[in-house]
Amino acid sequence: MHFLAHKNLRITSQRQAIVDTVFGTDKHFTAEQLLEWSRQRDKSVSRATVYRTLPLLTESGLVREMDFGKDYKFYDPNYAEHPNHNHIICNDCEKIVEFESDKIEKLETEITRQLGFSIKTQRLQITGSCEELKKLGACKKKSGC
Amino acid sequence: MHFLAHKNLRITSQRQAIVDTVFGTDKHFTAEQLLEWSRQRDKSVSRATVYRTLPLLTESGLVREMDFGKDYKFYDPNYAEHPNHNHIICNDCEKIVEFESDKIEKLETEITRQLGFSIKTQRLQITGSCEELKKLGACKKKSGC
DNA sequence: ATCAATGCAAATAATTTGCAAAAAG
DNA sequence: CTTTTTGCAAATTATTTGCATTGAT
Repeated sequence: MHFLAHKNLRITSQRQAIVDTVFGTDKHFTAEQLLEWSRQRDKSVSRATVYRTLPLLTESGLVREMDFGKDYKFYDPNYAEHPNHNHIICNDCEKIVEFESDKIEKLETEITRQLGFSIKTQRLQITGSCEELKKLGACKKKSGC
Repeated sequence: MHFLAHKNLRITSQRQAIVDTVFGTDKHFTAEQLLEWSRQRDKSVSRATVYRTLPLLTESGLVREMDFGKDYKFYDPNYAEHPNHNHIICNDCEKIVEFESDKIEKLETEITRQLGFSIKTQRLQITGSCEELKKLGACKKKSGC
């Protein structure tokens, strides 16, 4: 069943274009990028609708909102399949690498329980230098994701 | 030596009030709270000076900027002594508990190296339910920090 | 005296919102 | 037809910035 129908929401062409865009990429994206990409599918998508649709996706757990300290947010379409994955971000080129670790997960769960909490979500972000930055002192390309 | 002098910056009364405030608390705070508290020491502190001083403190590693997904940032004055500590935040009352884990740190370093990076900073945030929320289904007090 | 630092108020920029028009069901 | 959703443009809000003045050295 369509996740919009599941929430008793109408399947409009704009929402469909946005959802298709999200499911059609494995890159992290910003609201602005999502607008641009969605408009390639449907010119009528507006910025407001993108901003109104994004919370629907995050509430449903299909997309994860992420904050890397920039003044805009990033969204991770790879969340539903890997809800506990972590991120390493290069300080210079901003390349993002994902990884998962059962060992870290277990430690998190254990420590959280010891402190009287039960765990709902976790986010681990590591920043550092990618190989290029380490070797050359700077990265050539400023990649997004 | 005063950390401001170390950066060849002038020690003004406003900066002094802000720095004293930061070193006088162990609570997480927002820019707005820092303004309010600093003004209790020196009425002449302005919002602009708070916003201009905060980066000086974070650059020096005395304070850590944190993002808990709100639309304003939090700052952690407890950073210099515990640069790798992590946070658990209650989903309801927003109570924040800090913890450290050598084991997690080691795993992070190892995995990061395997991926070709060298680690600079890490931040681990866990959200979940505190004991009160688990038992009562809701927390009485909405605490900040 | 010199130049950095201040407060104020205006600017910025991502995100949100009110509303009349358009589209889904 | 009724109700939701849309685009637009205006509003919001944390943070930043220009500038004339003040204060540290």
